[in-house]
Amino acid sequence: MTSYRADITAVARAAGVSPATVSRVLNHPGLVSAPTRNRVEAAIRATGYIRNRAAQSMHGRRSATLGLVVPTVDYSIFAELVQSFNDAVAEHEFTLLLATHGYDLAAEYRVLRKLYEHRVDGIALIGLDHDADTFRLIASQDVPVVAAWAWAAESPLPCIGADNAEAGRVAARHLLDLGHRRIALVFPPSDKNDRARARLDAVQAALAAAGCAPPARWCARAPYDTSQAKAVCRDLLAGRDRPSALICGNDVIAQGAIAAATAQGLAIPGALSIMGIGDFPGSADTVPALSTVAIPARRIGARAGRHLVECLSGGPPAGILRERLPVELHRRGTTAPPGIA
Amino acid sequence: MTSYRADITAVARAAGVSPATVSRVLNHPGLVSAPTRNRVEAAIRATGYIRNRAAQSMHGRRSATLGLVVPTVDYSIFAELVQSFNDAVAEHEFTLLLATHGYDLAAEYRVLRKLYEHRVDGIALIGLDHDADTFRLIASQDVPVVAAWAWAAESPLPCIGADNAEAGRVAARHLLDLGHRRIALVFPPSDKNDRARARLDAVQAALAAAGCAPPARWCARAPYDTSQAKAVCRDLLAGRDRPSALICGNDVIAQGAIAAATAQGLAIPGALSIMGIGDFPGSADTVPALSTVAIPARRIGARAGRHLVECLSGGPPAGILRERLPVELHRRGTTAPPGIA
DNA sequence: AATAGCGTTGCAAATGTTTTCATCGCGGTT
DNA sequence: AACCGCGATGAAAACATTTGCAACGCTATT
Repeated sequence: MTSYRADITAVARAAGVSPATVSRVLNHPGLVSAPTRNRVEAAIRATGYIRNRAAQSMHGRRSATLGLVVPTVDYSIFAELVQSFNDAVAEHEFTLLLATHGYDLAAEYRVLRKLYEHRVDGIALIGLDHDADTFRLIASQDVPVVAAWAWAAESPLPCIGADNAEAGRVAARHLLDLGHRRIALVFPPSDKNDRARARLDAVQAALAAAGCAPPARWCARAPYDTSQAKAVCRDLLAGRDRPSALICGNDVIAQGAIAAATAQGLAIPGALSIMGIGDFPGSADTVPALSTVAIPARRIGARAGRHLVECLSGGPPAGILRERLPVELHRRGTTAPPGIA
Repeated sequence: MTSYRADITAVARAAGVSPATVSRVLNHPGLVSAPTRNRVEAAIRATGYIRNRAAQSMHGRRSATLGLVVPTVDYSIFAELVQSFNDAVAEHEFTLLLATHGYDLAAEYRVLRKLYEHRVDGIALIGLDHDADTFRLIASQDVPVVAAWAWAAESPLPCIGADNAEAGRVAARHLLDLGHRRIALVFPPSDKNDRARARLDAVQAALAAAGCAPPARWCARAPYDTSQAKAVCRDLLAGRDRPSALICGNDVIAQGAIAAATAQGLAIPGALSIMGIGDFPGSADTVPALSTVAIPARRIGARAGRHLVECLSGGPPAGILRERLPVELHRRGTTAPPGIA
């Protein structure tokens, strides 16, 4: 009842044993006889003892935390990944140390340092673009790390994710196959976002190969924010020289595009086809349902979590892991052949 | 370059000072003279030293972590709260220890214990319903805590949030004011979710007071999942005896309702009005835009973070804080007077 | 000239736990 | 009867850091 916080020696005193025995009950219960174990467990309950992971981790023991660094948890972009990563590692008694950097790679370095200060046992971060400082820090630390979300054949870090270039190609191909030639692009600033850059480059390459590279005025920039994307798309769709289809950097932008088109009285997909990338939760169930290229966020998160857990249980990090999870085209209600309005 | 991890004594050796001085440079730079400070800082960089928060926190010093316990980070329900909470505390050098329990209050107790094992400096959790064990644990720990999201006049824990009953009343009132009398409800199971329960009870009370308590077949249960909600709503709207309006437990369910109604060819809001609660990101920009009662998630998260930070800087916890943030009706495109189809 | 006071630094104790090593008692072997 | 091995437990060192206390070399005061 007192506000004094019991430590291991208090428990030991209460149970009439040594602190070592209490420690053993907690960590190697097999080493201590049943009667004393019961006595100790009773003492733990009676004193309200809660073990101190900080003191534990001072012995080179695990801190039982894993760091997860994402650009943002806003919107549902990374929500599924965070959740599935968490579920995967929580099973193994790990707790998540979560940090965000808002797409600022210098901030990413700082939060990463903080995670190392807390002696996380492993680290997952998003994507392959990072500061040189960040790479150096990771290399110096000897803590398992995995870059989730994106995949690249020559990634310097172990990576588990989708091939964003392919996602872009699939999106472009879909619209081209439907017969579109007047295709506009709405993507986020991609200088520090390898995922967006890979998608955009691939889309442009595919369109150029098909002989319909979009003019500059059809290459718009919008952040990952539905309302702002809506405003950008309104401008894009305002003129009379209008594209017949839009490829959006992700589903959040695509929702903004749908809103803008509807507000302008453009029928979807009759007068305008819209293509997202990501397949975020809800995208299948909006009206009209969004055509998109699915990035398997849940599988990526779960797989990344599992990978770290494996590394930490002496799993085989033979060579650096690079795992590509497939993207998948979902034809839904926002795409159709052009000009059937 | 070696994989040896420098500790404070290595830095001290490199700088030609004692470990105590290094510690002082890090924690009380004012106490050490400029020349030695520079020498030490150079040594820190040279050795790649990263301080060890675990060892630090053993001295009763802060762990610089705050625990945040949410039901889930899936969907965008709590995403804004997590993000704004994080932003608020990151400014003060705190890192987030995130745990989820999937609306299982026994699991909540377990993750809370884990957070205490890590010696978090403060804890935020969602809502006011918790196991008796959880309340006991919190009371015994002498760590500042705040219940975010929901507000209640007699909350045993400090709370910062919205009055969910009022949110329910506002939603019901809006539809009643529009002239609806045939109103159906789609809510999640509310036995362990005080927010949903408060909303549902208030809605039912308001409808009963207006003489149009919904029959049991119009009180549907759906989890917070658009697809599943869609299925539930399809059944609800299938019969010929159809409500003229729907109140949904939150916006995720409402999106499912919109999808179900559209799939059945019901015009919104002509043939069916739909009301959400929450105002999640994107709700304003779907088509049609969702009428909803906004819960100020960002403000709640930021305020909760700020409150903990204040408690930890000797702020004034004079009496237990109970702060109510206002809900707000957003009339948008999914509600209209009945029967104008 | 002796000393008081001050700023800077080092020493060593303390923090809570794990783990190695040693001890102890006990049943079974030779 | 002496001994060996074994299971269970305790004593103490180790982990990386912080901090109270003491000591040191100065300057300024009496």
